[in-house]
Amino acid sequence: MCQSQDQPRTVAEAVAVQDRLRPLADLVGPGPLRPATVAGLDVAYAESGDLLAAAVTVLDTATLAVVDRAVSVGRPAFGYVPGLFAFRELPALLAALDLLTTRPELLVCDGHGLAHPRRFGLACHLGVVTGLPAIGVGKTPLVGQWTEPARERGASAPLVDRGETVGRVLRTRDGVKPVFVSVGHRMSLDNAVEQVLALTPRYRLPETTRTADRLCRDALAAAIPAAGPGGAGLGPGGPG
DNA sequence: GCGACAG
DNA sequence: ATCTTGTCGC
Repeated sequence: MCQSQDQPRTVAEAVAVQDRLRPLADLVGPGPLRPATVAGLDVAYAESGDLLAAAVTVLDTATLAVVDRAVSVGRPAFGYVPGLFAFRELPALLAALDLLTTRPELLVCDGHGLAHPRRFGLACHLGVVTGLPAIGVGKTPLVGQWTEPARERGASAPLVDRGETVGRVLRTRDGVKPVFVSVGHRMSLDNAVEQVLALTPRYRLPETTRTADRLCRDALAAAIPAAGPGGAGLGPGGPG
């Protein structure tokens, strides 16, 4: 109910929020965490750009089966500005998290955590706001330099930005483009990498991200008034 | 000053 | 993010 307090309307306000929350992020955690359940979060956008669907899926880490899920449809809460990405998706993601009937032990975010220009990416933000351990898994870099990891799954290289190690470039599949793992909240980088490998037994991206991606895409399609070729989009029993 | 820039 | 044809591989 007080979350609007942290929903800035300008770039300057957004940066101020990040500067205020950044000290609250725990970039180490108490020790190795082996979560029983892990949540994946993702958002899909309508091409019109004024509608989005956020999804959260909770997986059992032992079986990778989905044990809980929730979606929230809404509008982007902020323009797309690299570095301020969280303000765009956070409200919808938090709304979806509130709809879960279980409490996941770790959040796996589609984007970066520490590997951010001000060291406070989406994963840090979500972690601090929810109080849950969180990590970021990005498909492309936002900041930093690295050397190409070996070809084999499990190979990695430090992601370094302005002299600081802010994440790890991790190969999750043999010979496939690596992902960018960074700490969000209450978990170490080594622990985060370990979790990502446990979530990628078959594909490049974590199963959490994949299931959440499918869910938000489906939710978005269901939320858009159908207007496809061959029909007026009124569904069964339409104009007839 | 110029380019780069998570989703 | 979203829009896209074809192509390679299991």
